Amino acid sequence: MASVLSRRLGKRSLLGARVSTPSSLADRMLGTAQIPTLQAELSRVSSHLASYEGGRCKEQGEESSMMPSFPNLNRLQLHPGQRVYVTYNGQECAGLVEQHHQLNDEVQVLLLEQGVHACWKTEDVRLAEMQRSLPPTLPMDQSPATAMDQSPATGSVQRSVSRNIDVPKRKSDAAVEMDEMMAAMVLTSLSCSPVVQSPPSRESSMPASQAACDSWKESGDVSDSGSSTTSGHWSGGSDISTPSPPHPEASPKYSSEALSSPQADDGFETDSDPFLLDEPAPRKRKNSVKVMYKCLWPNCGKVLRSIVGIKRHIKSQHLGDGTDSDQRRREEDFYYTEVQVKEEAVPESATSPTFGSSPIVIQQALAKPEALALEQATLESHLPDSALSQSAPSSFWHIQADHAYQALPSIQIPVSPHIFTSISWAAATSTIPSLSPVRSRSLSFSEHQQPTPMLKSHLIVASPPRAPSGTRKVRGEAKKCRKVYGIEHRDQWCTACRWKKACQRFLD
DNA sequence: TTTGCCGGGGA
DNA sequence: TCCCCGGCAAA
Repeated sequence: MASVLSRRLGKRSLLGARVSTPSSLADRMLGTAQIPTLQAELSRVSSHLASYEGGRCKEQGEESSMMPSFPNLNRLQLHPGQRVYVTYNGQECAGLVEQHHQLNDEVQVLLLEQGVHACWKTEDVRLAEMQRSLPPTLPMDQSPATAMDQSPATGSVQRSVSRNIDVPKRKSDAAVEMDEMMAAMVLTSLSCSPVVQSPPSRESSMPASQAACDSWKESGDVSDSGSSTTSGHWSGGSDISTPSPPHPEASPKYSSEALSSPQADDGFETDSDPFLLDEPAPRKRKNSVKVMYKCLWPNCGKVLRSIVGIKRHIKSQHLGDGTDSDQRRREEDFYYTEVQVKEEAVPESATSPTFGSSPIVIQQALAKPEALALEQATLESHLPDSALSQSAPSSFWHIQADHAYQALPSIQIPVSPHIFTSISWAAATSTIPSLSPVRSRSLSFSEHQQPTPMLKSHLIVASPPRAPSGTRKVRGEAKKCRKVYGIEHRDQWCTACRWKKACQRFLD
């Protein structure tokens, strides 16, 4: 029952995440908020959103069934020279219609102030005339809005406001909002502190990133992704358009490349976020993946190609070389993260003319609401995770030393620092009490100094691995010797497995 | 039913 | 200390 419930809740929240998206979008649409009683019917919303993801046409079709006026508004024919408003760089800008492609539902607009030509989705373009004329003349238009705002009086007010100020404002499910705010807050706080990272040289990052597809908590390096994403993108420019000031609430989405690129320094190459972006990310693109190293220092976000480079950068820019060099040297490891960059992804969008507000991109991003939920999840889990991985190597060796069972230091083990740490984190979250002493040892490595208070607290939560007695350790997801080698090759099992003890080769 | 492994016990 | 295994709990 509980699981069902949680599942349901999860679903719900997911839906919620979606809800906010289109509703905010809807806010910005021409006809604005034509979605009737959004909140009332989540299921309906979900279907609506599903179709939204699929494409606008569908959405309209569906909408039209319940709100006949919507398509009409949406299909307004814009004439060249017509004055419209669009969101550019997060700001409402006036522009002139250059061309209206009704086929792809796009409007080419010349921004007067910026002198920029760009394309917007029709929905994202507001007619100048309409803006003025709508409030008085379109009661129809207001009703849905009021439905959303739940207050007729404020509804109309906000309606007009939202029409003029195009900041994607989400008003929808309160819970969702809270979720997102939470996520945003966490992210922001994260972004203000150097997020820890595991030694980049560990190549486990690769498998980990792949594993991210399966489950974030299982992959060692997801942590990296998490941290990098969070710190990088959110701090770098969480807002769709404004590159610099992090404005967590402004946008739950990030068009990462776009954002961070303006902020990039010389060394900056790309900033698409590998792991997180990979999965839930709005834009998942070509696969040529490149490993970069991103500075996690607050408000830095510099990305370099080489470890050496990033270390040098951190040392020189943030830590300052000098005294305590030994300590520094170690410290610098904590201030960068390994980032897998999908090439092409960045240039493509970054160079796009619509880069600024890039409505299209946003839509795509929004169309993947899981990203939000996932983000939150990853966030929560990754923080400590990354913190863990940071000290993974040392703890790892502890383990080796500790292990009475571990007769053969198998080849896989050296790879495991990441896996180990991350996984143990997962274990920690789910079954803290059941951690074995060995594991607890690995978790308790709080020798790292700087992680955010937040990280620390997470760590603390995670680390009390006490109470090894009592509950059983939850079975891990990892393959065990038995599975890997089969019962017929029992001699190849790790000693612990042979002795029916907790497997030490495939830690989980 | 299978699998992972705790707890206990024998050598 | 090494090794084995009964038996429990999760999958």
